[in-house]
Amino acid sequence: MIFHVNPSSGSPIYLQLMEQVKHAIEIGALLAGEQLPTLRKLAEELVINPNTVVRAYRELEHEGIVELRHGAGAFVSESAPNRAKISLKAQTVMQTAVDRLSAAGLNEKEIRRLVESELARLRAGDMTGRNA
Amino acid sequence: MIFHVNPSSGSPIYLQLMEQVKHAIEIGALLAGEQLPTLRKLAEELVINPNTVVRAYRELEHEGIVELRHGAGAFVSESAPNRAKISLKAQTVMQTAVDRLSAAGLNEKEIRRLVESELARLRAGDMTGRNA
DNA sequence: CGTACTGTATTAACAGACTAGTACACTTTC
DNA sequence: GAAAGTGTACTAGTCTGTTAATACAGTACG
Repeated sequence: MIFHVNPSSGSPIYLQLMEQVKHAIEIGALLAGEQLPTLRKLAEELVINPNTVVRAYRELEHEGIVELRHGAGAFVSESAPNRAKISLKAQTVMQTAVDRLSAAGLNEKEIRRLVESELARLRAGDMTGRNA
Repeated sequence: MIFHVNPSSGSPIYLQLMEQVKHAIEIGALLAGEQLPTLRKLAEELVINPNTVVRAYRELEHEGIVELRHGAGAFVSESAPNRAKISLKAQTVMQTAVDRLSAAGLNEKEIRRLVESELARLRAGDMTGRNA
C-alpha cells in the first residue's frame, strides 16, 4: 500500500490522503478489516507530521470508512467499501456540476461562492426560491 | 433600493451584498445603466465598512455586472441583466447538486471537500477518471 | 478654480484552517 | 508487569481570507 501526497499542491495534505485511502478501497487495494499503516509509519513515509495523518484518519472514521482502535491501530471498516462507493457517486454528482459551471465560464472563486451560497441556504430554512 | 446583510450569518458580507445586487437586477429592481448607491452611503446604511462595499462592487465589476467610474459612481452595466441571468442559471445547477448531496447525507464539510477536489482536478489536467 | 462629492490604494486587525511539536493513555507481546 | 508500539490530547506557529482604518486621486458643479 503506497500513498503519495503533494504538500505544495494547493489542496490540504490530509484531504489528499483521505482521497487516496478511499480510492484504494474503491479499487480493492484495501479490503474491509485490513489494517492501515500506523500514524508514525505513514507520516515518516510521506515526510509529513503524524498529526496530519491523524487528521485524515479521524475524518475517515467520522465518515465510517476507517475504525481507530486506541493502542492497536487503524483498520478499514466493514462498511467501508459501500461507503466508499457512495462517496464516489457523490463525487460524480459534484464533478458534473463543477464541469458544467466551468464550461459556462465560471472561475474557481465563483464556483466556491455558489457553494457557500447554497450551503447558507440549507443552513437557513431553505426556501428554494429567491423571494424571502 | 434597499439592501440588507447579516454580519453574523456565516457567509461573508461582501458576498451577501453581491447576491443582493444580482437579485435586484434579476427581478428588474435595478435597470441597466442605473446608478447604484455610493460606497459610503450604502456602507452607512448597512452599518459596515465602505471597503466591504468596495469589495462587492469590485467583484461584480470583474463579473461584468457593474461598472465603476472613478469620481462619478457605480452603475449597472448594460450586459448586467444577461449576465445576472446566467448567474442565476449557474446557481440552479449548484443548488441541484448540493441538494442531492445533502439528501444523500453529506454534511457541509464533505460537500466543501468535494468541491475542492473537483476544482483541484480542473486545475490539474482533468483526466475525468480516477486512474492516473 | 474650488468645494464636495465620487471611487482607489495601502496598511493593519482579526478569525479560521492547516500543519507541526510534544506529552499522554491504551494494547499488545513477552 | 514491563517494554515497545499504537492512537489521543493539547498547544503553538503559519498562512489565507475577511473586515476595518486611513489617506489618496479623479469627477461634477457652482
